[in-house]
Amino acid sequence: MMTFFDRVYAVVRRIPSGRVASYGQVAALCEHPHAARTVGWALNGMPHALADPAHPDAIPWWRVIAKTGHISITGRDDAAGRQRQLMEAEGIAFTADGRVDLQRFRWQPVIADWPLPPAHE
DNA sequence: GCCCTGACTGCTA
DNA sequence: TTAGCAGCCAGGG
Repeated sequence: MMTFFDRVYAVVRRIPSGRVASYGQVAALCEHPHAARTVGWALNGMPHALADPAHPDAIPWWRVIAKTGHISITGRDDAAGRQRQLMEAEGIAFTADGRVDLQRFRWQPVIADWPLPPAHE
């Protein structure tokens, strides 16, 4: 059964390095435009191993930010700081007020070759 | 099966 | 322009 979470992970995995997507964008690609919060929750609950950038099948959760361009992690430790580091390492620049310029770095998926699995199953 | 939570959004004041 | 607030959806208790 392909759960909503699985779909979220599938979408996030397609975000290329050096690009970012908003929670709402990911939700929309999962065919649930209003489930942005659920996307955040899905990322929060993903398998620990897949959250590690060093993992071969890691889910690039750090490429997902709020629509306004700011990092909205509320997790314990300095998750937000790590997210910023990971993004900067990929060449994503931050503005003076600590936000990402979505005009420049927003991921624009090519729907034509969108291999997202079907909604049901 | 109901109620609560959450890494969001868009609208209103 | 900034701050609040209600709506949104899926999973866990």
